[in-house]
Amino acid sequence: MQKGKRHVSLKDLAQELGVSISTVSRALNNHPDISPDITQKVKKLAVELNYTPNPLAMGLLKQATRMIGVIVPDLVTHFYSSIISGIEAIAEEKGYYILITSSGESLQKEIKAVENLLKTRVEGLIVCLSQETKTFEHFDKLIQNNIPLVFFDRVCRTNEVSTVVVDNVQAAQKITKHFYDSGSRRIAYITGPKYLNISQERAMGYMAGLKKCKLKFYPELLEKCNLSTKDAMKATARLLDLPEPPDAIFGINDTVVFAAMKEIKRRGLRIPEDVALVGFTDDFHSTVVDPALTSVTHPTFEIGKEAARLFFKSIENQEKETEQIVLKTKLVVRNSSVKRS
Amino acid sequence: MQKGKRHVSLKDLAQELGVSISTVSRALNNHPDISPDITQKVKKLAVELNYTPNPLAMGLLKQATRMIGVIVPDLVTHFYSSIISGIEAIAEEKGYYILITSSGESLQKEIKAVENLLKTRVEGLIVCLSQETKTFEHFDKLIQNNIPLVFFDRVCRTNEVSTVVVDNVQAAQKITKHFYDSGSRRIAYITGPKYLNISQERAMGYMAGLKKCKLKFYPELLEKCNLSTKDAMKATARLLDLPEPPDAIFGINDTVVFAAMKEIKRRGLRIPEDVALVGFTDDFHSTVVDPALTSVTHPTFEIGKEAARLFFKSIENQEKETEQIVLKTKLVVRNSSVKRS
DNA sequence: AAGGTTTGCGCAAAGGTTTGCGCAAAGAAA
DNA sequence: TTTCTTTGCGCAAACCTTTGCGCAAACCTT
Repeated sequence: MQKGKRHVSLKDLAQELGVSISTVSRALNNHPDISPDITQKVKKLAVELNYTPNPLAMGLLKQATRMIGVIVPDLVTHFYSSIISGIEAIAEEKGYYILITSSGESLQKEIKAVENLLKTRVEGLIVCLSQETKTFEHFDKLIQNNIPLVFFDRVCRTNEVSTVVVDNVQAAQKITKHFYDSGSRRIAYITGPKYLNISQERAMGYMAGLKKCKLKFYPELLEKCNLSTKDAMKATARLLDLPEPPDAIFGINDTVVFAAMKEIKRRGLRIPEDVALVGFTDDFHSTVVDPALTSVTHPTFEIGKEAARLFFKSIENQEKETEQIVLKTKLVVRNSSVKRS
Repeated sequence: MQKGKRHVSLKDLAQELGVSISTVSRALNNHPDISPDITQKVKKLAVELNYTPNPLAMGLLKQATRMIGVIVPDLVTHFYSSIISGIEAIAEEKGYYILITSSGESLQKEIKAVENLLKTRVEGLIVCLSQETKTFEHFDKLIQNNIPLVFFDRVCRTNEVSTVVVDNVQAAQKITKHFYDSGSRRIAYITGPKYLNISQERAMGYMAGLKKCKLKFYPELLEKCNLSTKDAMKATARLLDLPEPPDAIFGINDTVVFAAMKEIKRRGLRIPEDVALVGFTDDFHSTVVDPALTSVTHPTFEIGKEAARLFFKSIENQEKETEQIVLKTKLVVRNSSVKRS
């Protein structure tokens, strides 16, 4: 072994033991052709010299890098970072590494991210679409070449690609019914970009919930925004400026709901007495605000874990079989939604 | 090119053009030995066939993987995820990829993370220590082998390793003085594990601030907790149970401050009239709570960027020179700290 | 025309690991 | 003793890219 060399190679072990490189390799891999005596000596020396195989060499030969590319709309939102935690947990169990890239909610950046990650020879991708993503050709290369691909939360091509989502229809329906049961009668929903699966499904759940409670659907109570705090505050303002403003609002994600909360408070309105509020928000952030937010929580860690499991299923199972996993959300009632009767 | 092969190689280009592999390589790298005619043909075909060089082969040959290992105490805290964003931004500019691992605030997991990342042949590490980390031998291999290593926020070995931190002394001193100027007289500080540099430095700043305001230091007003919500609530309870409770509290990080806020509210005390509050918290989370939190914000994105810049400096500059970057924090006064006079 | 220089390529080695195949030695069977 | 089978290794090729060196052809100079 050369002085100053950072890593021990098979060659170093072979030279020290006076055997060939292939013998060392076979011994470390418990090959039956190698005697127990040589095997034991090789393994002992490998431990002493702290040998670790070079993944670059193995990846080059076997065309398998043990790396997964993960693309999320942004890195700083708790929702995504806790999903990544779940992905990482399963990847680590399988001896894989994840390469994380953020699309910054931009289609162009997402396209670039896909390209760059393929360049690194990741074995596949786990992706949540950006809010701008309406076209999906950038995933064609993966689909055509049978490169493992899994979408989570915001998904597309569900007939060709495995996905993990929550039951958005049911969640929005539950919220709407909870509002009704808690005394609200003019229920508004602030949705996101209309081509996102989650926007559509939550709108469907909202309307199903209205129907179930025998409430009429008013189009002006279904507002849209682009998932930024600023735009969400504007959407809330439009709702509160209506001749007959809503007495309950739920929003598509936590950024939107916190923005709505700010606008409601800014106007001196009381939550929930004047306007009840529910959000899709994690437990920590729901309890940090005042009043504590009634929220629908995603099992984010589970989403990440299931996405990773689907990924490994795709690797271990060369068939083009796809699977759609739908996880349940949970409505946790706190202080923001129940009006005093 | 073989059917079903996912990536085009130099060999494929060479065969199609009837030249050698080395000619293709040289043409793509604008080598003067290759004629402009051949160079143009090679480049054109490379674009047509979407050739991308195999980073595994290059990494194997040049012993440079273009990958940086990043270890953070956890992935879901906004502080870390936004620092990672800054690291990623600079890495991307340099054509590098980051491999992120979380230590889960555990020394054992941190040790494992260092090992695992070195196994992948990352070119170096950018690390924030876990709260359990009191011993640093697991970084010796990097230091001895001149493998690039940068610490941020929670740091150690500052004579041997480059670091990026904020001016913790000055920040805590500023908070203490701000409390005094805003009407508070019994100022408490909830610190973290005492061997962390940030715990020590913020305690020093707290005491320097007391001295500056001619306030006496009371040991019972310097509480300690272990950075979990539960423990922080207990620490707050101990402070509020004192015969003479504090009329102002600041905490080591946002988890601690949010927990303190919860405990204060739980007791029906008013913020800031009964107990003023200041935290080390980002802008978004400070404005989401009620009352909006006076906070010291870290320039997290900048921390990430500077850490990455130090990393690349270490790569480009083989000297064992280290550098300590100290960034300024900013005290943003909102509604949680100023008592009515 | 002969000798020297420049140009423009191809061969082969290097990095590290895995694995098919061949070979020699040892052991077993006829 | 001879032949067959098994054991336990080493050689070399494969994966992909880069780069030193050599060689042949073309061009320039004497």
